[in-house]
Amino acid sequence: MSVSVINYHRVMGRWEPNARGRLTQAALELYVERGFEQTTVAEIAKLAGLTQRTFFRYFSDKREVLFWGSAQLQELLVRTVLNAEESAAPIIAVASAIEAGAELLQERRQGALLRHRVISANRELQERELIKLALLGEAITDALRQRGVPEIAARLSAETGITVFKIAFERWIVESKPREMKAIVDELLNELKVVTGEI
Amino acid sequence: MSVSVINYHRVMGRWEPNARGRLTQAALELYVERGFEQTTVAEIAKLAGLTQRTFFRYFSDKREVLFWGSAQLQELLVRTVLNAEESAAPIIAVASAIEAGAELLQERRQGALLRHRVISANRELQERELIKLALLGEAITDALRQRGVPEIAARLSAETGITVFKIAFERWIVESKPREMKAIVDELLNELKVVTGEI
DNA sequence: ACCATGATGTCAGCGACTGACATCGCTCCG
DNA sequence: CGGAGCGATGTCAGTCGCTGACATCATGGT
Repeated sequence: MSVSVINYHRVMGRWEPNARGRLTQAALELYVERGFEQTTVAEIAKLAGLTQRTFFRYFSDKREVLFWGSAQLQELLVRTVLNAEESAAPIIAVASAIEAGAELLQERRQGALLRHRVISANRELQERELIKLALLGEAITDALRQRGVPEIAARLSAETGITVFKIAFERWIVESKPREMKAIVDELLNELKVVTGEI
Repeated sequence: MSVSVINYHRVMGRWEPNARGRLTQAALELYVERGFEQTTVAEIAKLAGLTQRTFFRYFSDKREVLFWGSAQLQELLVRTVLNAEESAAPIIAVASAIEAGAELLQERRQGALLRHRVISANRELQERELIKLALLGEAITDALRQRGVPEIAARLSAETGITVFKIAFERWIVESKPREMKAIVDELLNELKVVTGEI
């Protein structure tokens, strides 16, 4: 039984700072310890020194607390696509974005691991993860369109990129002695070229 | 205001046949008329001449009633992959499966259209759709492995195929004068080859 | 000191979902 | 033919996610 990093509920007044951060950390702790389903929102809020009602003011639902970072990831990928060399083919722009995302996750391996463990133990959370990835795909499609890429190519490049990102992440998490995630991405891209070459 | 095709609740005894079918039809009707969120499970059950409790005996949750057919689709795609020519490259086996799936949907355009309209109006339903597609991808990956395809190629081929299937379906639904869905699939596969050729 | 404002708390309520137990109709066995 | 067994359905009570309405508390400016 791990000792809680936070223990605010005894000492905190109503206006302690960083309510969102406390809620996030409390939720992650409880989800890891007991699992997502076995944790109630009231418990999370109590551990963070707040009430259930306040939890729902910060997060639209019980799952969303685990996905707050995805906006940042999306912002990074979109920016990287937009900043790619003008001459770069769509799939190349997307590849560079994926690699940038891989680096971001690499810096937070510990958190990413915990988060992934929680998510992969629960179906509802997997659903949420998938829709976040789908939204990421739409955002990248938009970015490619802004680069003048035609609709179909944009959509296919973006969605294919998301697929590679997802598979790379899973393999990276699972590897006992982890390579750089970028290496995995490159391996997958090469294999993708081979596979689709058969069409 | 459309007239309900079903109106069992006045006349039906406890053991009328096809409870699952009645629930499915009642749910689709109400979801179309009022939207998913504005429909309660109790209302669905009542329209089908049953109780809420019975609804949850047939469907694990309120969303699942719209996804009962996905098992059949999955069965078809997996079978098609397994039956593909032994010499066919993985992506080719997957392509033939997608085209078989396209034909299946084609036969049910009306229902598919209704269903898609309901799903695209609601985020929770989109989440469920995405996880069903992900499971479909896993099933196809398995089928490819059984054909002796190495892990990475199997996964990439399957997931890429799912992407193509998803995009093809969306375009097919949206087109005012619909082509054969197979034609759309072929167009996307060609474009995919071009796009990934740049890697 | 006072007041506007934003963050938080309190309370009541709906609806999804579940477990436990009762009831109904059918089938089959004696 | 009657009752036992059984599967499908109903009933009831309860938990939890989530929301709207309103009260309350600190803080900054006047």
